[in-house]
Amino acid sequence: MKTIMINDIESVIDVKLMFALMSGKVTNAINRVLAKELKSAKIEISPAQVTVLFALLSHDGITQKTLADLTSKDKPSITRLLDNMDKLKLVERRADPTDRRVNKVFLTKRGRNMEGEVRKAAVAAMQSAFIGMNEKDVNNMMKLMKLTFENLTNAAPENESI
Amino acid sequence: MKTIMINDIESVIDVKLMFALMSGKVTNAINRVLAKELKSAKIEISPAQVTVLFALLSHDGITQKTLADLTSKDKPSITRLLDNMDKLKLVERRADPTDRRVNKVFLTKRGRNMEGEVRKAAVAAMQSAFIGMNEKDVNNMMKLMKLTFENLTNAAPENESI
DNA sequence: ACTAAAATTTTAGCATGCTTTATATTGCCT
DNA sequence: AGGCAATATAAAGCATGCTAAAATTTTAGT
Repeated sequence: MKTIMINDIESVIDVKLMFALMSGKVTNAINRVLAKELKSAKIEISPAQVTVLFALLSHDGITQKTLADLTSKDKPSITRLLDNMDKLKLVERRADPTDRRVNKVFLTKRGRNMEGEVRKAAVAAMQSAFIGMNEKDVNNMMKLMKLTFENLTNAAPENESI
Repeated sequence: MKTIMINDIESVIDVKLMFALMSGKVTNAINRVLAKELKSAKIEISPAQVTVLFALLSHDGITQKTLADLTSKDKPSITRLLDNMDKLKLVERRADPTDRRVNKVFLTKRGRNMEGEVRKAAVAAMQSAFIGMNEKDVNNMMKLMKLTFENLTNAAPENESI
């Protein structure tokens, strides 16, 4: 049996690159597992749409631009995500009466009611993710990831967070 | 000025979900910054292709299946990535004489020669990423990310790593 | 040796992340 | 007021990650 250690790749690259590659692998793994979990629970929502759902749960009625900043996605992605979520009757766009350029985005009742089952599926998907770590490890990793994100976005001023 | 703290979202969700969302944000940020860095250095290669390049630098001649496992991508993505990298003359596929189902993938000289400048661009892209952390923090985060990845992939046996 | 199952790659089709460009609206500046 | 830059959204087009299904080849079981 061929046995190639994933670590073999790392011999060629330094920690900064290693982290960049690993971050992508973790994200892809999460998306795969979450998509599978949602599908098997018959919940019609994609991982990308889940990020929008959770942003709106705490910020209902924000503009698409603000939603893009909050989720760290670009505006065209938000436009299409909302198109798809609109078709699924999860969100609706309402024109801002004071500024006609702007759409305000609201969850529908159906969207809001989805929170519980989506959260359950997501927690199930991540159930095994932290095996072998204690709570302090997980919180520490979260804190460092957040700092990494802020460092990367602050270094690119045109994509500033709000 | 409107000021919305990114942390506001977190009030609604638990650490598992928070991590899933944050991982996606970090990965997107890395891809954005890296793509920009490569473009400004006039290096014609995408972030996804960089992962293939580094895998092949340490494992030249592996099959597409092995490459998919190493990079944690699926086989159709590898097929298309290699199509594009072939057009750019970065890789070539050679038929395996002992198993005609299989392609072995090799870097071209041009691909191999790209290592230095790609590595430089990637390090530049990640330059600011770890500001405010010491080496121990970074190594610790890497170790935890690796463990997270392994936990997630081992939980889904059909996507096993090799 | 034959047939069925498994493995490898490809193709087709969808959603998403990106850039660039277009459109509409607002706000500023004189 | 007029004109111009800035802002918000959308549209078009490319690359990539996914699933499902097809095509080819190999392996296994009898």
